[in-house]
Amino acid sequence: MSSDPPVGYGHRHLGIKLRQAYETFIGEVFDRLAEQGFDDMRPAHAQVFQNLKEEGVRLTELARSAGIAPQSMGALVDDLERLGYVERISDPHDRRAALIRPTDRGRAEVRAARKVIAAVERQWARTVGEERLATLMETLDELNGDA
Amino acid sequence: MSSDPPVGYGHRHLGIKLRQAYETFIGEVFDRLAEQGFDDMRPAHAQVFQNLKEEGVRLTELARSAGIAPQSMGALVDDLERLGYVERISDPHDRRAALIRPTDRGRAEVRAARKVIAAVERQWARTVGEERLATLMETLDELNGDA
DNA sequence: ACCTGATAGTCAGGTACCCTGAAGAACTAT
DNA sequence: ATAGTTCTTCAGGGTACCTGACTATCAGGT
Repeated sequence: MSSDPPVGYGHRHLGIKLRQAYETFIGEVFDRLAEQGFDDMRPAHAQVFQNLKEEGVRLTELARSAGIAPQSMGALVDDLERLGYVERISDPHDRRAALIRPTDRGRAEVRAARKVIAAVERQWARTVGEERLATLMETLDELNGDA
Repeated sequence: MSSDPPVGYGHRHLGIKLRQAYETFIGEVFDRLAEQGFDDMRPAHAQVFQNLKEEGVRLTELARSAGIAPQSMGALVDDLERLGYVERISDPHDRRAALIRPTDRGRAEVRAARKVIAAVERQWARTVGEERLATLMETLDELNGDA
């Protein structure tokens, strides 16, 4: 009377495990940031801050660093500018270009995000052990070619 | 003369590492499947097969298993039906419901996918060592609460 | 038999996050 | 000057999800 076995791929493979862990991590980070008042940023916006510099960075440079099209980065910067996290100033050396710079609020978000990320990493270290988490990150670096 | 440091989050955190590894894995799997003639399926469609059974499964049940809305699962099944991977038969016990079943092509895709996933996992095991990959998967299970 | 409430699935519309193509303006090199 | 390249934006498209509203059917109680 047992039903047929799943036709499916059977076991939960590495891809699924990686994706689930990623979504849990990001979810936790953005939940905590939202609690601290940064509830208007979405994960994609983090890509803007990832390579932002105090002195200002061009849109095309941000796009190249993040590995997305300049048009996509432009939309993210539009959002963050509207939300008051970054500002555009025109590049004095190139009138085609604008430099993207963080505002005070942007700098505050980055400080908060750094703390939150570190806190979630510490929480995970408590869950699986500090050594295992370190090994996890090293292994991922190797697989990602960032060794 | 050094430029200002990045305002950004600084180091590449665990979330980024997990996402990169996930995308590399899925990319590799779907590249190989495409080489074997399964070039018309996208990653999202795999969610349909994940919990499919030979005897047929209801749309709502597939959606619940995959953790997505029934409407979203419906669209994925529409695609796979049009592409000849699954068929809908009406449930003899409930005229509201249809049962989703794999076709021969669907079963062939699942067999191919299982082999491809195993092959990519073996390739990654060679890269970082069998033990480290096993540890990686165990650690991810623990973090995901699948321990 | 009737009504009520729950369930299965679909239709319509919307959001997030990416893409390509095309175009205007400004820079660079000949 | 002209030609080619670069910076950015506009317009449009695709994937992968969502919620709300609707129809048809089922299951239970009166």
